[in-house]
This record gives sequence, structure tokens and C-alpha cells, in this order.
Amino acid sequence: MVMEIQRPRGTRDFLPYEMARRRNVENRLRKVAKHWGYGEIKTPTFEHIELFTIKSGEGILGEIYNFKDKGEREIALRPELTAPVVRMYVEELQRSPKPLKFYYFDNCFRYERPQKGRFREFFQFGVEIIGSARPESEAEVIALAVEMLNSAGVKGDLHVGHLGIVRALFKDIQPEHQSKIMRLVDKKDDKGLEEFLDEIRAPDEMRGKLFRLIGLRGINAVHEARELAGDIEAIAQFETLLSLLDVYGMEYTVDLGIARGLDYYTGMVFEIYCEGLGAQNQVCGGGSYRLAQLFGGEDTPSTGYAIGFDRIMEICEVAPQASKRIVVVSFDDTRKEAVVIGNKLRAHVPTYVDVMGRKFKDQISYANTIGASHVVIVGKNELDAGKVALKDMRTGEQELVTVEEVAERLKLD
RNA sequence: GCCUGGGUGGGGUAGCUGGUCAUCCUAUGGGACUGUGGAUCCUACGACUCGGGUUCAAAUCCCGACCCGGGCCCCA
Repeated sequence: MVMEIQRPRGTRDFLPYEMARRRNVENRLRKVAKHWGYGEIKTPTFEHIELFTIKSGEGILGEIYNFKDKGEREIALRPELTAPVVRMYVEELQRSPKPLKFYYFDNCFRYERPQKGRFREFFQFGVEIIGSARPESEAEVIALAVEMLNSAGVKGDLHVGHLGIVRALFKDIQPEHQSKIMRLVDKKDDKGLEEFLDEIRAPDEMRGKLFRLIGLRGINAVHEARELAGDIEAIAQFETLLSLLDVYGMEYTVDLGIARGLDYYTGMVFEIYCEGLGAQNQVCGGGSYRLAQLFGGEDTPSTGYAIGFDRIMEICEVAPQASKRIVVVSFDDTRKEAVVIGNKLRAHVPTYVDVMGRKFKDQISYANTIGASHVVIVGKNELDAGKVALKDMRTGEQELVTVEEVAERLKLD
């Protein structure tokens, strides 16, 4: 008795139909990224674990898939792709012309409890723009994210915030306390936040401003934020960003309560939410960050985001691209000719030739079962005329043509 | 990590107040119809997630593990 081996928890097999859907959506996203001038990159599936432990934040740590390799190195399967991209930049691209614009589509790994829209191996389609701290690049990145989602037929709610504004309030507090505060803000855990502020004896004035600030929403938020935080650089930049988003024609909600789970964000942050995903309603998240310095490079501002590809697949209604395919059917005395003809047709259109030793009728029946659009009949009668019979499976009509004509008519665009 | 619902052939199901050989549909292989598909008929294949426990007897009751779904947390 052998044990049946199952796939590990939180992983998936993708069958042909689902893969066709995924490729379809993937190609749409790629096309948009390409047209906006972003170049595809690929980084290793695993990295040294420090790359992710340095600055990704507590949240990520417990979720990392890690192991020691045979050379005793601590290795981690990547839980996300921003850190690897910045590592790559520091390692080999610091002296290239700015800004650098990259996109990637790859699998990531997190040890979490699987749920709807959440897996242990999942796919992110992401974008990073490196070398610009300007609101122009932030606006472009956000617009690109929305455009990509649109291309997949996904409509989401865009929320935009700015960590620099909130952080300016407590710039005198220790960094560890700051990130703890941001986490509480992110969770919208007002009670926990109050308790923590008590604990570190935060000044009353700051507390009041903080609570009002993170509650700010909508168009007047910037104006009110200025009254609360003063006329600081971050607000001016945020204001410019918002006006640029207007230029792009974006619809958005200002939300200064966005904090994000990864600790490396420093400026603009945004999230896009969608219906129909249960608890995992976020399909895209990103912002501006500074990571290069941490990885031994020069301080370099960057902006990026990642789209939860699997979540998009969950809600978008994209079907696989209709695939043409034909079946070559033959008789016992024409099987070899059928192989030759099948080979010619394969250069132009997906072609099936019987490999089951089936009889003529069953071959046609099979063609019907797999939804072939056409059948090419290779029989003695047809061959004697130097032709084959092309049968349209939908109409049932059939005509005598040459192999070249079949190729010409059915070839892929 | 926490709370909650659930696991019967490849897919979908009946049985689940313990008791013939576990039901039916579908899919798949083979066959009949013998150079023209979807139908029909015959046939083959194939399951109680795993491990303990209770019992004369467990798919059925109990416990645990594993896996799946939903929620919390976190995040994409």
C-alpha cells in the first residue's frame, strides 16, 4: 500500500483551462507595463534571509519559508519582491541612468493559514520605479496600477495616504515606538493605540493631532492636515501628488490612516480594494520607500507596488483566449500519411493526430469531445486526388482542399 | 497563532438515529453501430482522507492528525 502524495498545503496545481485564463490576464498586465516603458526583470526564487529580515517588519518574519542549505547558509524563499529588486539594483545598477523602471511577475511564498485569496505560494505582478522621489513618479505608479487592473477588467477602490505626514508628528519618538504606532494605526486599533501612547507617555498635544490626522478622509484632508501638522514638505508633496492624480483622471480617496504592513515605506502609500474576496479584499498595495541604503547602497528613493495576481484571477471574468485546434483523422491504411500531414499543419495551427489506434469514427468522436473546430480527413479517396477533406465541426460542412489551403485558412493570426 | 463548518470513485451525490457485496449521475478506457461527431446499448475502471478508540459489527459514534472552505490576525 503506497501513500498518496498530495501537494503541500496552500499550493495549487493549475490545469490547462485555468492556465489559459491566467496567461490571458498576465499578458494584459505585461502589455500595459511594457507600454508604459517598464522592463521586465527576474530575481532568484530564494535569497539570503537577511534581505527580508532587515527591514520588512515583524509581520513578515513569522511567515518566511526558510531553511539552511548544504553550505550552512540561511536561505529564505522570497515572501515579496520589492527587497530583491532593490538588492539587484544596489548590486549591479546603481550607476545606470535614472529613473529605472521595472516590472516583474513571479511567485512568492509565505507561511500563512490558507484562505480565500490567500495561498502559501502566490503570484505577484509588481512594478518599481527607482531613483525618483518626485510626486510625478508617484502619480505615474499609481496610475499604472489602476490601468493594469483596468486591463484585467478589475475595478477597485483606490485609497491614497502619506506616511511622511503622520510621521512628522512624532519625529521625536524612538523609531521602534514609531513603527509600533504605525502598526496600530494600520490595524485601526484605536484602543490599542491609546494604551500604547499612555505607555510611552506621549505628549497630549501630539496624541490629539495624531488621532485627528489618521481619521482624515476625502478632499479636505490635505487642508486639515496642514493645520494639524504644520506647513511641512510632506504635505506640499502630497498635495502635488493629488493634483497629478487629477490630471491622470484618477478617482481616489485620501486616507491618512493607511500605514501598510511592511516597515520600509516612508512617503506616499496606496492600496486598492475590491469586492468579492472575503477578508482578502486588497488586490494591490504599494508606496514610496527607501531601502537601498539598508542593503549597502546609496540612499535612493523608490516607488512601487504589487498586485495580488491570484486575487485578481478570483474576481475577474476573463476567459481563456479561444484556441483553435484541429484533429487529423485517418484510416488504418492512411495513418502514416496522416502523421506527415499533421506535422505540416502544426507549423500553423494546434493539431492533434490520433495516437490511440482509434477507428475512424472514434477519432471524429474524440475531435468532437475536445471541441476541435475542424477535422482534416486523410483517406485514400482524398489522397488519390492529392487533397484532404476539411470538415467544419460546427456546421458539419466538408470540402476537398489541399493541405496548403487548410494551413492558409486555419493558421493563427 | 485563534474561532468555525466540512472531507464517500476523476467530478457531482445517496447512505451517516451503527448491520447484505456502499446508491445514483457524469467522466474516462474498451466494444456494438464496420469512410463521418454529439445519441443509444454492452462492458471495464474506480471511493468511504489517514491513524487510534468504542462495539459482535464503524462510511456512520468518539479522539487525534492531515487537507479544504469561511472568519479573526496579517497581508498581495
